[in-house]
Amino acid sequence: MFVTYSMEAVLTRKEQIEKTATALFKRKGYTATSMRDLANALGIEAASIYSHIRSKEEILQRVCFKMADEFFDALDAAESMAGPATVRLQRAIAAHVQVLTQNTEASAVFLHEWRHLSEPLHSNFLALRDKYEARFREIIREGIQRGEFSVPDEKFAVLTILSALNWIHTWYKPEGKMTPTEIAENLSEMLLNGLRN
Amino acid sequence: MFVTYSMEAVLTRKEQIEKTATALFKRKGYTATSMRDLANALGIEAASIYSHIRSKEEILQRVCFKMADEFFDALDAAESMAGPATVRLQRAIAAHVQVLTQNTEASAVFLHEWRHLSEPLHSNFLALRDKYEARFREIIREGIQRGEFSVPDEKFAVLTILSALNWIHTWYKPEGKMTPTEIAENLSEMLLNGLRN
DNA sequence: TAAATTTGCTAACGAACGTTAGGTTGTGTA
DNA sequence: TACACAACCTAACGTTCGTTAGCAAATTTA
Repeated sequence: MFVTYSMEAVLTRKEQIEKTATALFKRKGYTATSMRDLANALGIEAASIYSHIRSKEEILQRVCFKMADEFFDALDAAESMAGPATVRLQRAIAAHVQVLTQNTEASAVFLHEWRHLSEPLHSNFLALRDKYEARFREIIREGIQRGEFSVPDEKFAVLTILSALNWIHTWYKPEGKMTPTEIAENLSEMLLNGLRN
Repeated sequence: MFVTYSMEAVLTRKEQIEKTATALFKRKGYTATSMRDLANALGIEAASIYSHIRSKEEILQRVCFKMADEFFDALDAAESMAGPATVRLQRAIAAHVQVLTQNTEASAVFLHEWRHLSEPLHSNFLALRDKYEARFREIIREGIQRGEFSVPDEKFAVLTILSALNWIHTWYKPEGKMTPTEIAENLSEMLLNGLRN
């Protein structure tokens, strides 16, 4: 059914639609992207999209929850090895950065467009996000207990760390001078040891 | 014309509209907020709003550029005194946090909704933002030259610092346990000296 | 008291929106 | 060769959108 001789991954039509939609959602936002915009980017009519998806929100839902899965999977892998909190935090940061840089468009949707999900998806999503942040809080808490870290409030620390990381998708380009690994290392260095010489 | 016995600032009708709109823009986004939503929040009809403003975009424009002014004014005041880069960065961070916490709703609009401005406002806004970031880059550059800071890339450092700060508007509440000053101090401490004990 | 201004209303406009119904075409499978 | 199905079409639906026109009432100013 699918025959290709290029190196590119073979996408089903539905995946193509999702990918194109994700790019538009990042550039213009979910609400400001019309189905006619999406159709135009795909080179077809708006009505034709409904042969492949049920609704506009279905696209948003799939992108948001797929990315949530990716962040959790990466974090699971990062936390699979034991070690001091400092190292675990470095690994968690590196995992987060890897997912962010691997797909900046889906990341942007994941970070900013989820709020247009209707209930109960909206609540489900927020619950997942909180679970994810809790994993980071747990690392920070352990680091404080073991005397590795010195922060006034672990929730505050986690929000600051994640917000420092979550800006990457706005400027990262694969052809840039820093690789995702280098970005993660620099961020870990800044967040753990600070700017100070 | 305006007589009031309360402590609240007296707002013109236009300012009331802007304030209400700003709250909605933060909660639902500019595009997802209709003029009828705004009218409903004000207790009037949508058409009545046009006695006070020219268009929906005028509101967005005013909020975005007013906040830009506030950020620049605060940074001007913070940089009016000389000193080592470390201290100047601390002051600049404190100024930025003050503006963010003083008006979290307008800050959210400033940070996220500006992209819905049409040309040439869109370009003007981006130019202002870049000018603002350049002021921070200058501080970092000096800090590196004087040996106060040790970072691989000043642009990278500034983006990381600002993105760490710009998340505040999502969780800050005036009745919370940290004052804006304490938040600024904790953030300066984290960014300058890191998490490490 | 008269004039000007502010603030709001109802009714309606044309455009854009997400989506559905029903039909056509081409392609891989039985 | 017949059939199923994926992919896309045209046409249209009911709704919502930002905005305008024209008017009425209240309030402030002269």
